[in-house]
Amino acid sequence: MKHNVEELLSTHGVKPTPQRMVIAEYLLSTHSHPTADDVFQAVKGKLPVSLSRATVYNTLNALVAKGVIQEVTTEAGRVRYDANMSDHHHFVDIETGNVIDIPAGTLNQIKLELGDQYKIRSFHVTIFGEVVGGKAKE
Amino acid sequence: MKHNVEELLSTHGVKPTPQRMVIAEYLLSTHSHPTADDVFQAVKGKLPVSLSRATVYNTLNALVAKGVIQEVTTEAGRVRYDANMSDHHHFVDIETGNVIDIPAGTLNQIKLELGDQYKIRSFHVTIFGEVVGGKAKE
DNA sequence: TCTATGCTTAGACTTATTCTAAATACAGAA
DNA sequence: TTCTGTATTTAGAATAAGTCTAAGCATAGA
Repeated sequence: MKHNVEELLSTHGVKPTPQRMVIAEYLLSTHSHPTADDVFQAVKGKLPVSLSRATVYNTLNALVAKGVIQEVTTEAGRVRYDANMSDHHHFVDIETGNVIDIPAGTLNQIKLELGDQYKIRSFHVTIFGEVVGGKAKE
Repeated sequence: MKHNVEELLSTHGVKPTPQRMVIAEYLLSTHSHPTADDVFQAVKGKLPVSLSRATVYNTLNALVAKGVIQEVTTEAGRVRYDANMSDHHHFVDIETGNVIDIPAGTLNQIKLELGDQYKIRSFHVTIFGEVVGGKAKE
């Protein structure tokens, strides 16, 4: 399906400029959990004008702040971005480093109980392992 | 209890130099999940000689590689260190940023089943929320 | 004591990200 | 349509975290 990126941005309070559109389009088109530089490289040729890294960072930060995308951290110190905002967790292939989305419902049982002292707002499971046999779709 | 840091390092194949000892001692003494710079600041006065940041990074990397400590990521892009190597997860206080260890046994049910395609090596749960009432011991 | 190896140091370097100042785009008022 | 203010984008400078380098030390074993 084709995403209506312009509307997606507008409804989240982000003015849809050409730069923001191509960045958001790219993020929606991939499951590869790109870094900021990956985004810059993928997108820089797609505009009639030159694209500044500052714009990429500004846009990514704005999209995160408005809840259009989220940050994902799998390796220490590297920030990746994910336009999949459904309830899900991440599986990291320890051989390739690929990051695969795991729908929350797929994890049989996750019940977190910590007593009254802790009010849980959200949680995230990062799973490390290997993908066996036929390549898991990325 | 007093840790025998020298022995801890030796048994993990890390030669216990004075620099490595004070760094490991500091990590074992705190539950604050310090960053590399936190470690540098905390430790730099404790030696008769000056301490280089390079030594702090070298030491932290060596301790991680040898399994004496582990890296923890809670905020995107920040690496923290944790000398608690028991099976546990992390609770991030979204108001203060404090990171609290949660023993694995405390989380009632965590059963991850992903089918044959994924071989799970390990997993980690990061919980975000607020600590209510009496301060949780840090 | 000599020597080889490994450790530490200061500072240079790299990489990721943010900041700055100037130019541009554009919506709404006149 | 023109004016004007605000937001956006740009290039490059600045900052921050971490790594690399070359030289000097420390030390274990011959």
